Amino acid sequence: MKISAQEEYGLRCLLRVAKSESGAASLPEIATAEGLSVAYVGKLMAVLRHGGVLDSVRGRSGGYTLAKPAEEIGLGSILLILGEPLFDETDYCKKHAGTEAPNGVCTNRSGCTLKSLWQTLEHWMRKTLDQITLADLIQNEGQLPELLRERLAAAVFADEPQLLTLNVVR
Amino acid sequence: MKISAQEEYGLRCLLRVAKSESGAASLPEIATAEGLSVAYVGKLMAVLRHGGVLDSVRGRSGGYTLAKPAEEIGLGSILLILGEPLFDETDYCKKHAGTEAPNGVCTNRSGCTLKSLWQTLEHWMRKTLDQITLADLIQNEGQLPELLRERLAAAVFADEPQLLTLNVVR
DNA sequence: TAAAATCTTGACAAAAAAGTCTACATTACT
DNA sequence: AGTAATGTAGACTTTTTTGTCAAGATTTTA
Repeated sequence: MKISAQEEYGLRCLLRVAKSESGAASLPEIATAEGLSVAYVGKLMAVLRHGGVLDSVRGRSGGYTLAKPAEEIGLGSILLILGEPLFDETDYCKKHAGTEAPNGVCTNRSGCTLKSLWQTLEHWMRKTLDQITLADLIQNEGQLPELLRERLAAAVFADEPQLLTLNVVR
Repeated sequence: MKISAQEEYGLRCLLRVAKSESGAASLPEIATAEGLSVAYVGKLMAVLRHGGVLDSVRGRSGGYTLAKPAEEIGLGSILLILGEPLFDETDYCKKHAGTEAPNGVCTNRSGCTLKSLWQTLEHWMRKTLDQITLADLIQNEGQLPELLRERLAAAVFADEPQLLTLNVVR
């Protein structure tokens, strides 16, 4: 459940591009700033570009720019480009069926317990992360914990506000 | 940010032990039920035993039992035994310092932005997960999404209830 | 005591992730 | 046109994670 190297460094490099004021950010520029090799940053940028969050320009004064305004790039979607979600519907049941599910239908009790656990956890986390944008990361550096908490609260109560009164009663 | 094999399978095997009604659960028993090799389950159980959530008995009618009642074993702590947290204070700044922190003090702006992001995310997630026990996983199988959401809401509002009114106003 | 069933441990093998290297394509500047 | 600075792509190497194997220790049962 830890954050992969690609997620950590990819996000950092993307932040560098977002912060870059003088036009496009170049590979050597980003690599130096983050203390990574140029080759590795090149690989990370390729992932982000294919994911659609970055545009690139080749040639002498080339480099990378954001494909959309920083205000429109949510953290959740960035992390999905760079790595895998907590729970991946597509191959979960195939990989973890166990012997209680011989008929193809997922009858594995403990398996499906965990499936719905991961699924729910993934849902709240992604929802919360997507409400924090690259712009937030740059502007609200100091208040990030408070911001995250606020967005988390908003996400939890967004769907069914009646939970609110339920919570007040306690 | 995905769940590691050790976390997934370790938790499953632990659930098997918790569900086992006829005394201790044996390696072959668990391995068969989960569709894993006996050797691999043996390794996973060793991790859980060293982590203090399992007791083992050797010999002919041996096997594994929970070291504590299932009601007292929180998911967050189990997952910390089986894998790494989202954010690990100890080596984070050392690994990700970049070139803006040459003096040892962490002056890396984007680095520390992410640090507080991961730290906060880890905080809520762990807090929420620790309020769900092995017993919950067994008893409340069907209502797990609702349960998780409820516990998440409780965790978010536990420290500072004034956020509640703030949210009502919206 | 012997045999069978179990857990324990550390070395090993296989697979996946992280990171590097090389050759090349594109653009700007002179 | 030539050169230097940039991004691109795929093969490769290294490291970490996953999973297996083999030898041994413990307990029960006959």
